[in-house]
Amino acid sequence: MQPESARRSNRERTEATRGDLIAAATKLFVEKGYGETSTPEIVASAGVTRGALYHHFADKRALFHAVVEDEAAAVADEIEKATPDTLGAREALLTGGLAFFNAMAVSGRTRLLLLDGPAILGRETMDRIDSRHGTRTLREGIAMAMRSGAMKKLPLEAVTALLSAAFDRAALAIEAGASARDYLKSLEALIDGLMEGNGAAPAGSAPRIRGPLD
Amino acid sequence: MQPESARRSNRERTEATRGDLIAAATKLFVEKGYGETSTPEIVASAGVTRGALYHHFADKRALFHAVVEDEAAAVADEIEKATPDTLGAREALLTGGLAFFNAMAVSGRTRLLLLDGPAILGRETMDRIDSRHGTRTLREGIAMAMRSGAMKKLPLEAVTALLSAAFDRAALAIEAGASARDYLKSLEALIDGLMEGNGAAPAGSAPRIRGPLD
DNA sequence: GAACATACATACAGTTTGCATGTAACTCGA
DNA sequence: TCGAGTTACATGCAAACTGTATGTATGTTC
Repeated sequence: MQPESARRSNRERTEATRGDLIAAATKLFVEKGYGETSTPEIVASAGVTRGALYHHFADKRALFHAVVEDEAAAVADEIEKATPDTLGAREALLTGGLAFFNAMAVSGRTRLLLLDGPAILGRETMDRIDSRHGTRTLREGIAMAMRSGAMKKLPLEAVTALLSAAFDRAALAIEAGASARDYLKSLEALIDGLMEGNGAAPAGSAPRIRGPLD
Repeated sequence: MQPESARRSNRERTEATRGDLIAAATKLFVEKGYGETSTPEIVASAGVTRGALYHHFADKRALFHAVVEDEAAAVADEIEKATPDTLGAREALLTGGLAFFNAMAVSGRTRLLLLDGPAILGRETMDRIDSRHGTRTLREGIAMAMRSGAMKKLPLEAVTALLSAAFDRAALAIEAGASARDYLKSLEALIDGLMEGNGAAPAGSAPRIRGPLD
């Protein structure tokens, strides 16, 4: 009989090591932030050496990039799972927003994705990552709403970015202790304002979205 | 006769050194970002030694904090100067927004105030800084609009934060090369949507704001 | 003008990053 | 199946950086 660790194909080794590295890095980046996390710490937590890290990733930033990519995908997944296709544009936006808050409530994710991410990787890189994941659904929803005439016709990229930014800031504020209800209500108003023919709808007249925050 | 450099009161020395340090740091932080700027570089550019830096500031972050504070104040000043008191709420918001974009167009300011700032100092600290400067005017404008009945009544802090975030993201996008007109138009729509009784106003019916972007 | 505080400069210790070098394990064609 | 070549690491090293401790000159105060 051979020890478990021996006799592994290169593919398996790479996959396992990369996975360990990313998992350890994710935990530490989320807990302490990018700047306060050192590569010796990461590799110690992953049970490998810095040689392995620099073999698989060009530098610390590349590892961070991989972590952000994964977390962004995870958040997008959670949102998609929580947002049934049967909803109208407005409801999809709000339900998705709530799912976004829940996904971001995993402690430290806001720091990773909304603070360190843009600072370390740059806004453009973050936009590219987001547009493959989280923002994609958002943009599609907005596009659909505009085509169907439910929403005012505006520059798609700009509106998507602006709403995305608003949701991001809300997530940050909520984690910092602000009233989730206040932010939800304001986001609702922001979105309603973009809807065609919303007139002066009384604040309470819009169908409420039910969620864990109620 | 004595050389210019001698015979200076402590107050003068401190003021001069702190000023040189902040000026040099501002230039470098704006050009290369916080992480890529080293303290040896800063002090070399300021013509002092690291001893002076660590005498006046607790650490690199404290210096960064001072720089951010100053730049935020400068931006707020430019906005205030460009926004006459005679404007109505909606126009004040849009004119101020345009002034904000112009102030942020100073290359690298977006990085300093919108990327590195939140990452290094945290959102809460940035919020405190902003609320003393840039956001203050914004919040007051919104509050006035709400009180006068021009704008829907919503949680003030939340709406302020959300709109502020939207403006921030727009500044970032514009610097990255996006169409300023698209973002302006979308922001206009976002704001109009918050106004009471805006109904289904045709896209072009709102008074245009004239600015350097036209 | 002596005691004290302030404003620095210099020296040092501990970390951290990225790379270069060494070695064991895997892959693959003959 | 076996050796050449590649991949996956571990280890060692050099440079840079941060923060602090220590030393010194210059103002300040009584």
